Amino acid sequence: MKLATWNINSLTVRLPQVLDWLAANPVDVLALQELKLSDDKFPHAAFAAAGYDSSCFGQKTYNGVALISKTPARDVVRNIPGFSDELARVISATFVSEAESEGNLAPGSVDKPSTDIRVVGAYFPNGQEPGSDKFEYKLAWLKGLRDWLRAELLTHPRLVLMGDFNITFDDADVWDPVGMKDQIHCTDEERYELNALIALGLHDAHRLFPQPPKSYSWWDYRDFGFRRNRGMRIDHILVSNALKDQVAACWIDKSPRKNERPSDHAPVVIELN
DNA sequence: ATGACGGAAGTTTTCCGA
Repeated sequence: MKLATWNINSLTVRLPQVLDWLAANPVDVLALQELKLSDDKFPHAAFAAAGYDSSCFGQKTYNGVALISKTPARDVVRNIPGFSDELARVISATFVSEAESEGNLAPGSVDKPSTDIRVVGAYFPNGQEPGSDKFEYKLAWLKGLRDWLRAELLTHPRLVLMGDFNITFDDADVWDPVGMKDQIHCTDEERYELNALIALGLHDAHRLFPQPPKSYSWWDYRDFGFRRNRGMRIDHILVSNALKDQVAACWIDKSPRKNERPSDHAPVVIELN
């Protein structure tokens, strides 16, 4: 089973790239962020034609998230229950393996434990600048996410949290850690919250494996950021304790950057046994 | 200190992202 996350910075602009990528990378679940379109404009038909179910939580102009999947999404939840938010940032659903979905396996039977996976796709707030109102909103949102996920992990022990976190773990995730020190995505407050998520019993899939040095998932459009590999690793896939040993691989796929008008983010992918 | 680039809204200029 493969899962992926990708901030596509406007689905209107990049739907063809997403479909191309899915054709070459037939993942079981793809979480998308920054759709920048409303639900009524979501291209369900295009995904269905490619063989994918799609659940969306759209918003005009900014934000908007979706889950694209081979098997139908079950128990879809939008945003963070218990945290009031005007912005469309989170979509969650449960997915079963294709074999179970086709009725070849009974879900959760005694002979074969359930392979259901709860997926949380999230577009974390940017935060703009430390000390700003948007930064305070980011911290409050992170706390809301953490309080909700703590309970979610009890009811859904097999859980994956993936998306655009807009936070780096440490200097290794930043092309210029000196210049970015205490800047947005790199502050102690943001990293405290990221580590508090980890402390719930989640694991950064990227760091479960040896990775190329200077592995980033986002590059500034300006000043030839990608060409110079001036980027940050801010898109993450976190897996729960129950799934950790099943993660066979995790990689960042820079191939969509070859497109004429690429997103400023690259997809992150994991393979689960 | 600022802008670079890209998308959206919408109308020539601004906001926002990261």
